Amino acid sequence: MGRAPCCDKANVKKGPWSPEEDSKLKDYIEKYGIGGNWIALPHKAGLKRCGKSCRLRWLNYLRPNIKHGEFTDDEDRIICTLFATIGSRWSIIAAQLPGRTDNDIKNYWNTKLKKKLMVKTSTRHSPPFPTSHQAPPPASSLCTSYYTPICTSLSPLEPVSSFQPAVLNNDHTTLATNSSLIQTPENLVNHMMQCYQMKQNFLTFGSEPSCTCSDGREMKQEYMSFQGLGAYNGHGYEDDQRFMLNYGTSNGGENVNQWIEKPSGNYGECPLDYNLEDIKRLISSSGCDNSSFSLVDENNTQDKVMYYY
DNA sequence: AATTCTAGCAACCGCCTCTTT
DNA sequence: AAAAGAGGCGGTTGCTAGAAT
Repeated sequence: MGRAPCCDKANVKKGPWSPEEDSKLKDYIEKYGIGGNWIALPHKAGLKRCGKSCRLRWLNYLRPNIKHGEFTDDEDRIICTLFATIGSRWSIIAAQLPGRTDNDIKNYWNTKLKKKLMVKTSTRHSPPFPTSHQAPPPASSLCTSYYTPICTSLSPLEPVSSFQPAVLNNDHTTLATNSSLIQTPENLVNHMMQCYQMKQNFLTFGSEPSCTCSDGREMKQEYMSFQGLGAYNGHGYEDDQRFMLNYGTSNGGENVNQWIEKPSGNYGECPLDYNLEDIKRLISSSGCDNSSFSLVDENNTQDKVMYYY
């Protein structure tokens, strides 16, 4: 036995929206707001539509600041990176692209971007990058807040700020926010550089000074930053590069500033290229196996994602 | 000019999760 | 604690316009 339908299907109009319906819906919402109930809204607004249909029409088309038209290269990159990281979680991806809707991005991916990338990957030769097998550790299950990125365009050598160590852990357990549990800075840097590229852009979801833990406690934010010494030569970092690791707690706890040697390995080619192989695998494997790529904890206790690109 | 094919996109469907009762 | 209702999401469908034959 299925769930009862959300509306009387027989008396509900389906199909494309007319300009009159659009203006009725828009006028109503601008005047009265959504009112916390989409199901009741169409009746109040004088529309013979399902509440869900109204919601979709508003979110995808009528609401202010919707961006239509061509996607930029930057948007492409963000979509690719996030897709390789979290899979087809379009709403999360859309949250990182102001003005774009999940439906838009989904359509764009399915009709254009996916093909574009497949063409691109088919012309590539032996990528020298770490595969995703080495990559993304699960995110912390501590923070229940969902954050938006605080920065989207750091240069390769800019410090990474507001980094939350809790997302860094590599053994599928939560790295506690007590910095004493970060055993050594070297391990941390090694881990990070094995897991991610130290590259142009670093995005974190986390701009708040604190967040609420799953048990309700407020968690003091720890911070961490890297500063590279040396040059990014367009293909990777110069061999003698070092990084400044700075971490500590924002509430007066331990603070560390230390130069760390760059761990061995080749990191830092074009992030889009880096993800292409992963993306290609994702595309060719019917559907998205988030387990290989996700930074979102499997228990779905939060949607907190961290990524480089 | 007519027909067929294809790409793009808006909208729907059904499932899942969260909230309320 | 359980059930019901509502919102949200991702997958899919179907229509339309333009391109190709």
